[in-house]
Amino acid sequence: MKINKEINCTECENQCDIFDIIKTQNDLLNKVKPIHVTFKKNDIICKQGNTVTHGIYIVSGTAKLYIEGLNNRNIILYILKPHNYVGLLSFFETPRYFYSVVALEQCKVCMVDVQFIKQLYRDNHLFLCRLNEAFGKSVASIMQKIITLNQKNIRGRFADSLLYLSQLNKNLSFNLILTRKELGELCAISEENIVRLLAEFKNEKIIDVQKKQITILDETLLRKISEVG
Amino acid sequence: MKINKEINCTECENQCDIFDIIKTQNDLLNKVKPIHVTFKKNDIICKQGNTVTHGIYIVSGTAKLYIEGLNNRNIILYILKPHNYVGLLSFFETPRYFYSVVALEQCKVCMVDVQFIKQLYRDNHLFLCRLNEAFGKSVASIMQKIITLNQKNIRGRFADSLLYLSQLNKNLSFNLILTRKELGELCAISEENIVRLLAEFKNEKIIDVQKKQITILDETLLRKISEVG
DNA sequence: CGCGAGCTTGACGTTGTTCAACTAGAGTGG
DNA sequence: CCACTCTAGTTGAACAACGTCAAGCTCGCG
Repeated sequence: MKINKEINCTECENQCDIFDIIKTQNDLLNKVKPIHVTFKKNDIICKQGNTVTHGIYIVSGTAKLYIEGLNNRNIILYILKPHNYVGLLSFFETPRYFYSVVALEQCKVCMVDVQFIKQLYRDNHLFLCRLNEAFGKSVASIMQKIITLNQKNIRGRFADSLLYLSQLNKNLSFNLILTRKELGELCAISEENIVRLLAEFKNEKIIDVQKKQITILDETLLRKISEVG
Repeated sequence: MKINKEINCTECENQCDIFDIIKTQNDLLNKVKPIHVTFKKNDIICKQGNTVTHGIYIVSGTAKLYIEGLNNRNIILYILKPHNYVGLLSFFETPRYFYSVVALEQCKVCMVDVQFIKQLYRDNHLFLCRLNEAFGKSVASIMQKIITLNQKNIRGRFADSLLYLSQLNKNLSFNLILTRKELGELCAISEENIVRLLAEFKNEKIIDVQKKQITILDETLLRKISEVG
């Protein structure tokens, strides 16, 4: 369920780093040919194992990036919001995605042919620097994730994810787009225990939960729980 | 406990990718100024949190690359052998190491000033490609590690590590440089359970264990255990 | 109105960690 | 040459943490 549309970068509602770099060069501007594609909730934006054909940039909406594990159990690595690159980790010579991305709500993404991206990072130092910077951050956060998932107990992991979501929404109160099951996949906890933890933290007045609306009441305590693990 | 020595690439016993790239350009060859440094067993080659000052390449010996977790519990991500870059994951604008590297046996490494490396990837497309390729592989293997550590039981994780070590040594029989504790850090298992698993697998005739010498007797079964998780 | 997905709760069992005690071997100094 | 100590390895028992199973609930949507 997609709607494709060719677009002109100069008219784009959400101009990205790439435009920022190529805007002064007419030859590049003419070569980009980006496409805007709209995905509905639960649509697959890219699938683990498929070849990387485009650089993908989130223009609007929210998506989950996850790796498919054993027995249909997934691990969500990040929630993607506008200004995030999807293809980032796979730009570099790895021909296939090693993760999947699925829309959590209606998403508009911008797709640029990977050959163009490659030419850009071949020729353009600034682009390369930006990409590398983002890449480095990604890897650092994955490393952190390994520690978190492995060495913290469920309360610590759960606290981590709440803080992550709060930071993502830039607000202590936020609407949880994820289902309980998906929230579980974000912190590697079973769905049932997520439910129990939500109730537990609510009881302890650390958070408030009204259906999908979550409010962090005691951020300090939450950080402490996350650290102690 | 280090011995530093300036070296000339053309005389190096273990010429690396970088030399491969710069050997035809005299201006670069004159600018490299690599240093060979020898580390003894248990010496710290680089420390999590320190700023990245050099590109580091393993010339001889073996080292462990690990992230320092909570309560002094570490997770070993890779065992490094000659031809591996140490600094790889931190080249890209991340100013600090987010992992540590420690020698498992006497190690000789080649250190090149990070400014030279940066200049090289700024100017040299081939170098960039090689680096990115290696980078991509690293990330893919870390992703795999997340799945493994999170979704496999200890028998599966243990089998994984045995296969990894066998592949690393290019032999079904190999001398385990790691202590039981370190082997535990490689697959996120407690030292005690490592001991039990070694005995268990030996009993089941999957492997043979003589002190530090480990021999895989039934590779097929080991792979099955690793897959089933 | 009924169905199904998402959510909730309690009981139960497994897995793997932790603790404590013990052994073997290597290195040290009197 | 023998006590010593220190590290690495080993073993058993107890326990805690989580996941799993089963059952029931709720709410939105066709």
